[in-house]
Amino acid sequence: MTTVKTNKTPITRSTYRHGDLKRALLEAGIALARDGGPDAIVLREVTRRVGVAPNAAYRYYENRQQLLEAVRAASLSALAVFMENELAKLRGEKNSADLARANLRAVGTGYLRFAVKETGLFRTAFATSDEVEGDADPAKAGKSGLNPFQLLGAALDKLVDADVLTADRRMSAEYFAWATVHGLAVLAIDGPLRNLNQKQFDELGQRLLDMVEKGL
Amino acid sequence: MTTVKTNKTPITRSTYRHGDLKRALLEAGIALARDGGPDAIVLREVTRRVGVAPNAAYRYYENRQQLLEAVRAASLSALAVFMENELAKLRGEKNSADLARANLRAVGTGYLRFAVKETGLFRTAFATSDEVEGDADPAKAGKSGLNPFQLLGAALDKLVDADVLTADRRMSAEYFAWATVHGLAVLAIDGPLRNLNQKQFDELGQRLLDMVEKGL
DNA sequence: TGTACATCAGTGAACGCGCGTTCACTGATGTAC
DNA sequence: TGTACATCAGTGAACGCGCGTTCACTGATGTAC
Repeated sequence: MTTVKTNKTPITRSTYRHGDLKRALLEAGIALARDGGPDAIVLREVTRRVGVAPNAAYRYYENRQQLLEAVRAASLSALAVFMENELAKLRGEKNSADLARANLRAVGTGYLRFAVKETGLFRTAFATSDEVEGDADPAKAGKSGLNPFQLLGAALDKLVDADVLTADRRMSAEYFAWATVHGLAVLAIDGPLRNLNQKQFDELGQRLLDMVEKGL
Repeated sequence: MTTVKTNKTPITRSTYRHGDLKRALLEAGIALARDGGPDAIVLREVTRRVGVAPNAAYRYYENRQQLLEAVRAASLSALAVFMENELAKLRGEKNSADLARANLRAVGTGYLRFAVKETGLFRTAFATSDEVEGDADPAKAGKSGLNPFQLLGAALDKLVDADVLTADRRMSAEYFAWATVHGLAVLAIDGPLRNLNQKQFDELGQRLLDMVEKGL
């Protein structure tokens, strides 16, 4: 969107070499995904936006799938950043139990915010079913170096440290918390909750997070 | 799948007229959706399976989209039936509060079962974002005449009648319960929970339903 | 400082694919007489 | 009971589309001498 002209008049280069085509292709892919989700990442459209021949992409990505994976990694990273931003807001000096709880809540809030504000990227991030749990790929991580799943894990670890969560419940807590928040996100995007306004959505989100806290 | 041959040798008719082409097209569409989700509903493949020219479908459906809607309605109906099946199992003579709780749990269990056993139809049911809340279309309903959302609503109404749920919490309870269960379903289908076995999944599902019960 | 040349980033043209959809049609069927 | 005929279910051929991908290439660039 940012540096991109219309379809009719693609970007014109003054130089024969592009300079940073790989990054430009990735960014065009991200822009497309942002607007239309994973299916909108169309090789020919990506190259069109960058102002390059369709087959030029093949010097940097083996095929469409590989570009899609790169965009997906970027989407996960963006999600991690949303979470980190919420975490960064926590600066009140609370006791460790409250802080740990606030941590988990921040992670969940970041997740929901991302789903609503970056719907296309959210859908892209969960388009393919790749293991992200133990994935150390920095392309999927935020500024902290942790990916979204790891950020959730870290928040839960803090709950255990603060004796809010027992160790034996810790195991399934990951999926437990995730499922709850993910469901709200998905229903809000294109399910029966799509007509909720921001305020209603936030309220419902916070109540759900309350429930998770108690449910753990 | 049932009455369908391979791609190479499509069904041959003895009669010129098919007899019940509209239904046959719908059923082929359902079979495709069952295996591959909404995107697998391809007009040409549907007609191929039925053994009819590609354009023959246009006598019964205006276009591909309309056939897809029909398959989606059938998917919702199938989901309703899964829920009803779980409800039908409830035959213990309990007090009204316990019964109401069991009702809600049955609806949730049916939802999860459907998502796991009929993944393609589940994805089709939620592919387009059509209001189903107040939809009286019988094609989307189960044997009871209620669609999935209405079955959930009825279960919640019973909780209110049995004084388990207060009237003011009733309003958002619908989305609350739905979001939770939907999240688990989606993550189990193609998210990080896709490797869970049936037993683990059931356990997690029941714990989530516990949480919903308490959370309400 | 100037020239020859190897490198390799991006090109141009073409491919086969399967799709949804439209057109004018054919010919089996059931009905009216 | 038999024939003429209107109906309309299904046909056959074709369309334009945009896609991902492959091929042999060109020509700007930076480097070695």
